[in-house]
Amino acid sequence: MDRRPTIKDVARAAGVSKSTVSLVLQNNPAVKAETRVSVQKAMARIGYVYNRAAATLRSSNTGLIGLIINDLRNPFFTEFAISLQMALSNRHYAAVVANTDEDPDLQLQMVEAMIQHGVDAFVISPAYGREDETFDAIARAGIPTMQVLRRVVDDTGAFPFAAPDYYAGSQLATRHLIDKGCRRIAYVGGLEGRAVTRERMSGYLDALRDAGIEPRHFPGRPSRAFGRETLLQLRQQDPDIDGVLCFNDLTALGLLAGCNQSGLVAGRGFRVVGFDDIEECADSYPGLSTVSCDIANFGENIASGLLDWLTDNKAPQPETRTPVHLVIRDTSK
Amino acid sequence: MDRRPTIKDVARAAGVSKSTVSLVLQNNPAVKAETRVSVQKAMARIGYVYNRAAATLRSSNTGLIGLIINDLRNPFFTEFAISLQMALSNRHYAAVVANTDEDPDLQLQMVEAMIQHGVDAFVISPAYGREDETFDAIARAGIPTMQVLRRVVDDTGAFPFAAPDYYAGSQLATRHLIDKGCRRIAYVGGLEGRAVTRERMSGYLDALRDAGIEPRHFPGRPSRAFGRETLLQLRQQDPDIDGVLCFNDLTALGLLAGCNQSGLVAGRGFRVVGFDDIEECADSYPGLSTVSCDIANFGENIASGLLDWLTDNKAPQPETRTPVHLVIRDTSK
DNA sequence: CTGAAAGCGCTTACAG
DNA sequence: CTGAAAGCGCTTACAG
Repeated sequence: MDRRPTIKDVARAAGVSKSTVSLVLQNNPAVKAETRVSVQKAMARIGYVYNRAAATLRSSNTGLIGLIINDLRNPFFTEFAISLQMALSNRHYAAVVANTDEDPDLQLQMVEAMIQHGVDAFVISPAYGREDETFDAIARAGIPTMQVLRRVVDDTGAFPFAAPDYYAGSQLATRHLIDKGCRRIAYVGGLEGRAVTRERMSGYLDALRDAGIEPRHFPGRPSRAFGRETLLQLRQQDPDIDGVLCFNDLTALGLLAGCNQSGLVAGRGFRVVGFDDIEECADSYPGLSTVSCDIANFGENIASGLLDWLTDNKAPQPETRTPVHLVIRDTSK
Repeated sequence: MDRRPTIKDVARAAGVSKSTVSLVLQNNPAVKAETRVSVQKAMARIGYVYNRAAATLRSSNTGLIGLIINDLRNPFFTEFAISLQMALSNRHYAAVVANTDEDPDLQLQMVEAMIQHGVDAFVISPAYGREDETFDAIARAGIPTMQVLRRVVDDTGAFPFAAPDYYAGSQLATRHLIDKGCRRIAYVGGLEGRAVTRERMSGYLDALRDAGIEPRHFPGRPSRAFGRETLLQLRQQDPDIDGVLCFNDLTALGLLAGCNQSGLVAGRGFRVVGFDDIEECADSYPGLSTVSCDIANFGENIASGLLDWLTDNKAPQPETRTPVHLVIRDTSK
């Protein structure tokens, strides 16, 4: 047999009509149990494989979800993508995944490609830039879409937004540092001018204001390398700093590498708190205190909210903020 | 307009036949330039979006590549998947990605789902278990498939295999440790009984045999946590060990965390070499010596080899071993 | 170089 | 509960 069997072949083998086979495929209760079984046996016997593309054409539902992520190399996003993908797969959806590397041109290109593939929905952690073009293309195609982790378009009615509560997290972490006795607290990381930086900093700024402490920001790329460089620079230029809140864990872990390098043990006179709670925080030495976004759980919730949207046709609320909590480890004991 | 425009609408708008529109879509040179332009203008004007599912039905080519990975949380695999996906996207293919978490049941399920979606090819870094069922299902569907990073089925004629040269890598690293004066060299990590462990160890064993040194294996999960525990245990039970080759970088980085914890600086009396060269090796302190598999490059090569296979119908060679090289950093100076 | 017709493998009313 | 027919939006020979 060179040609893959179709429902027609199944119908012939089972002695029923094509329609009946189709109904069996859809688990339609109208089909008598006995018929169903005999059809299923015929499928197994001749090695039938369901062809979704054909089904799509008639019913327009591909079972494909487009997942577009700005930086998949960051374990925070990786974990989000994986938990989302695995939850989707549990509900019989497949994820078409693309990393945009923060490149808006690439992002637009990938969105357009996925529209052609007929994805049923998008989950997008967007790059900054060409926001309107990207989301207009999606709007024209009429595809349900959630923006997650970053909000880049304001129409959250059309594009519901979900993210961890960055404000609360950074406030919590800053108050914790203050409680521990820190009085010169820096904020390290986050690129200047980006909304996500402002947001992740906002709770820090408020907490410092409440305590009458001057903020100090050392902006930079969300990377280990930047964290490490900054630590060395701080030791030189601002040796009085006794507490640091980082933009994310990658930055904080880089900072810890810098501490190890300069023989400084974070946790006593010098406290460090990260943000995200990626897996490594528990395995580093010293263990990194951080704000947990419960990202695996977040991914699963996005999956189920999205699929409910597709099923019931009721969109998630325009804005969802998920709770965060402080995880205290060695670096801020 | 509630219905999405089809080639029929384009044809009407451009005053040509459906067939001509289809030919324009395929960039068929038979169409006069003038006609082509007018058709393209019509498409833009009415907001036409190509429907791949429909095209698939007739031409059976979805432009979808199934990418199935045993552990996407490990940055080594993440980097592989990302570089592969981005290379595919450059050539107008989209990646359907799934993480199996080393679960053969999940793997089989995801393979079956992707077959239904009509992926044109698979790239699979397989979990161990249910190998025959998995690959038989693929064989029945007649889908070109490469096994990468691990070989789990022997028929590399049907399922070409590609991986970095683990043997050469571990031999290189071990000789390097010996050259540096290490005489009691342990191998840390890798689960017992797995082919990939045997392979990643083989060069170590040979190099030690050549030098007349006894091997010592501390098997365990490829994780930071295991590396860290092992370091602490080594200090207690085998303080004479002066060199360690790790199964992978994650294990080695965990070992370094253990060093930091116990006040040991890797690099002098105690040398450590990892395997994979994930990004973090350059940013850790001390910098981790390791065997680079050039994994981003590897991912791109797999992409191009695979797409050539689809285009020219000539499969890659049954077995490809890509070169590795030693990267010497602080931990084995 | 362009058009009319058939067909890819399903689903969807509709009739019985 | 099951069957015959039409149709989803393309591509593919084929005719001209």
